[in-house]
Amino acid sequence: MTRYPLAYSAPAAAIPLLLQRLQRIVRLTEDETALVLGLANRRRYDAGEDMAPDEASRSPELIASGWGCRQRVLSDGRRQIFCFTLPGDFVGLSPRPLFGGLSSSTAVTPIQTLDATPLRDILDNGDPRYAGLRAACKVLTMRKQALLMEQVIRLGRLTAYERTAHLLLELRARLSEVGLTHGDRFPLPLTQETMADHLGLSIVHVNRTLQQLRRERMIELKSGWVTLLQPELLVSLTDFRFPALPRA
Amino acid sequence: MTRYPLAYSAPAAAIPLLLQRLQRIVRLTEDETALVLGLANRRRYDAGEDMAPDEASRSPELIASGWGCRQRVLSDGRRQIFCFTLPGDFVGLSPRPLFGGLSSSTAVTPIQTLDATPLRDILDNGDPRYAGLRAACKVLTMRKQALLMEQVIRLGRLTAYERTAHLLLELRARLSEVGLTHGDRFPLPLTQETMADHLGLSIVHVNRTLQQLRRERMIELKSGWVTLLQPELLVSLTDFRFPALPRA
DNA sequence: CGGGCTCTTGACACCCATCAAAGTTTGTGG
DNA sequence: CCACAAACTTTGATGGGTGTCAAGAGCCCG
Repeated sequence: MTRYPLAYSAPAAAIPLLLQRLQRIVRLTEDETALVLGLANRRRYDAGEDMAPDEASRSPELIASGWGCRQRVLSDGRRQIFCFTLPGDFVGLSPRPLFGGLSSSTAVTPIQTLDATPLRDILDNGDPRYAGLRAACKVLTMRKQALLMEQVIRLGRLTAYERTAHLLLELRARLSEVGLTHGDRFPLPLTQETMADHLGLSIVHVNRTLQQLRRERMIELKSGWVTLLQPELLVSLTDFRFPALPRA
Repeated sequence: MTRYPLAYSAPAAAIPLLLQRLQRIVRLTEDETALVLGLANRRRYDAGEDMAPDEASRSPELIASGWGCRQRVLSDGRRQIFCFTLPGDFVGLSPRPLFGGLSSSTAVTPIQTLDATPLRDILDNGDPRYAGLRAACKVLTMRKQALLMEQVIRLGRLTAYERTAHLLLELRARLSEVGLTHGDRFPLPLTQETMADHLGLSIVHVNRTLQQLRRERMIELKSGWVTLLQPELLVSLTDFRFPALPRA
């Protein structure tokens, strides 16, 4: 088993960071803040473990630490990863039993989750005390869809080089929202195989592409961390447009 | 200007067909049926016309006839089509000003729309009289997201041949829901360039792929109509899984 | 110290893009 | 109704980006 950097294996600091992101979308009341801070631990997942044991009746979860992904495995073994799930993201919050079976969630690194049932209750009943929190959760859900559209852009119209850079830019932006970046440096706990299955490429070609990015001094890559050396250049090269969260 | 078959240029029959689809998701009350039947015409779009003149303040619309698409054009001219918008689909129903500017809607054929403002009102206020209709609209919105995931599968892990077949299967399934198919035959008012921009391929390669599908007696293609000759075979070849609407 | 993963490298093949041009259909105007 | 123009489709030739196969190197962990 690989050892993972502290930055994404320490759940302690996770909740305040999520709160900070929610606060930036909508000013939260004391009640709302208290509710988020009161979310209980739910369970841990090992790297590679499937995250939806009982699809239908499962409770929604909030990632406190670790990375996951949503994916589908085709009948012949080909795998496509739709999106990565980062700390502060929800899993199973929107009622997905409708189109279930079309995708599954898996832990990429060890994951610690919180029980997000209170948040789903807020979404279901229209309790006016939590209107702000409800709105913020809806925004996060819509943003997830916007990110899926970015994924379509990557796969449909970008080259391997552009795809890879585009993904790194997205990860930087998302991790930055929850305070998990250090400037242009952030953890990247993905094997090249995992990246390949997200980017629609082969392992070998991901390897060569990363090497090219390093050779051209676009990135630095070392033991699970990556540094973007010329992020602005990559932004314009890949026509990167990030669906940033709206400010309150 | 291309001439388009009656099947998608005659708005008259559109609303009952949409109703039928909604009824299959949720049993609608008399009030709800009346509201849908009472939707007023909004406007026509010419083929190629942009459908979001005033992004922020625009009212939601329901496609009564014609095909559209949601797309993004990259700064260097590359175009990616996210999804096609068929009769019975909504445009601008979910409040998208948040992440606006990241995609735009365009008419692929001439389009006639209805004003869907009453439906948005239902989504916004929680009027219990329209609970069923509200639920049905939400299901349609979630299905749109599921279809986007199918698009990721196409682009990420299918070959050109599989992609093309996969798209045709999806179109058949969606058109069938609103009664616009005749068995395995349905209108396909897309140029090969449009298909290419959806499938992430070049025009030339779409052409060759369609020819291969014809040569192998998988499809028949003539003047804007396509027939799937061996749909079940294509389903298994492409591992096609359609996010069918749940039955009431 | 030895066994797995993961990363790296090279050789080779193939899918698909690009370029160019001819053929066909569709729409328009005389 | 015919003739022309524009858009779309088709075809061939060629090149490049990416996949596949195979083997070695590095790293982590028991």
